[in-house]
Amino acid sequence: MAKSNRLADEGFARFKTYLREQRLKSTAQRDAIVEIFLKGAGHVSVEELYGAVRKQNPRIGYATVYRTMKLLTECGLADERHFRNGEARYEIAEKDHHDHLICERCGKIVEFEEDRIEALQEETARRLGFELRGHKMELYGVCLDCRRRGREN
Amino acid sequence: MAKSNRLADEGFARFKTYLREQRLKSTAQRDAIVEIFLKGAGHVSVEELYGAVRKQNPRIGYATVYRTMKLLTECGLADERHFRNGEARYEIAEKDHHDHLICERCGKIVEFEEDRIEALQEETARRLGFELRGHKMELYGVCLDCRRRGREN
DNA sequence: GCGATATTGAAACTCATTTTCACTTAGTTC
DNA sequence: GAACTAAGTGAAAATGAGTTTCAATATCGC
Ligand SMILES: [Mn+2]
Ligand SMILES: [Mn+2]
Ligand SMILES: [Zn+2]
Ligand SMILES: [Zn+2]
Repeated sequence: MAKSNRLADEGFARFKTYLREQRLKSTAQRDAIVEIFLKGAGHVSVEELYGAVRKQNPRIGYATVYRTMKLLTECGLADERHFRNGEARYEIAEKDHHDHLICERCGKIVEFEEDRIEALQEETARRLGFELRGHKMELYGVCLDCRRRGREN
Repeated sequence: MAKSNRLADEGFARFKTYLREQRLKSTAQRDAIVEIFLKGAGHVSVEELYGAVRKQNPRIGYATVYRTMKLLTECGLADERHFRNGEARYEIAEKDHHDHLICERCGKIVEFEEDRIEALQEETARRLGFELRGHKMELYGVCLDCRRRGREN
């Protein structure tokens, strides 16, 4: 009986609507996965999601989690990201566009928006004759906590 | 009997030196792969490299190409990149740092340097308490040729 | 040349993700 | 509410990039 929050509820409703529109079926599995995803902290991997979902319903299969996250991505509720490690990570697609700063030591992910960079990316693409459609920008470094921790050792 | 160029020759010599230093062996396979890589156009995949190498020596195995590219990367002669499609692509690591602008239609890859963006990335990381170690930035769009071609159709 | 050590190619294996398929369900129709 | 049917499910097999294993082969220092 997780406490419900407005964003998760809205997302859930949107998902249900999407299913109806596409004549797809509402199932207990999909509900469980989507609910857990929407209430979670973001940047979650399929494996993590699978682990969480299994606690509620241990019979759900890996393939269903993959299929459901694909659905969520298609309907615009989730964004799929790929950082430096192969597996996909998903976040709720509510927010404005943002990029990521990732700690190479502890894996912490910090989000940021920097309009001046976005503007320069536009300018750069135009200068080279391109019509810009999207970009991928990840900054990698060491966070304050990890630098402190390093010093103490 | 490919025409030799200075950069490729220098790279080749550096590779040979590296092998000697590490007490690794010089083999015909390594020579063939490295030579073809160094003379190539850059942003090459293992598959493409393998195809080219096979024309010279059809008995070379995939694993050897992978192993050799790993060696080249370790010794600082090649840079491994990962664009939007899974497989690794390699380029000669001679040049200054640069980022990439990629056409979503034809796959063309254009390199660019933009110090103003680099500076803002530094600034952003610092503002968030990080010591910046690296970044990944790729711009995706449609190139001039493809836009023209699109109009004609 | 000898011998220790590294390298090779083929095939087996990983890891994340997708596909297949027999079976079970949800949503509709009477 | 039973019957129908298209969609969904889980398990297992398949995929694709890349790595590892291993027996056979080649290189390098003497
Ligand atoms: Mn994010
Ligand atoms: Mn490049
Ligand atoms: Zn950290
Ligand atoms: Zn193009």
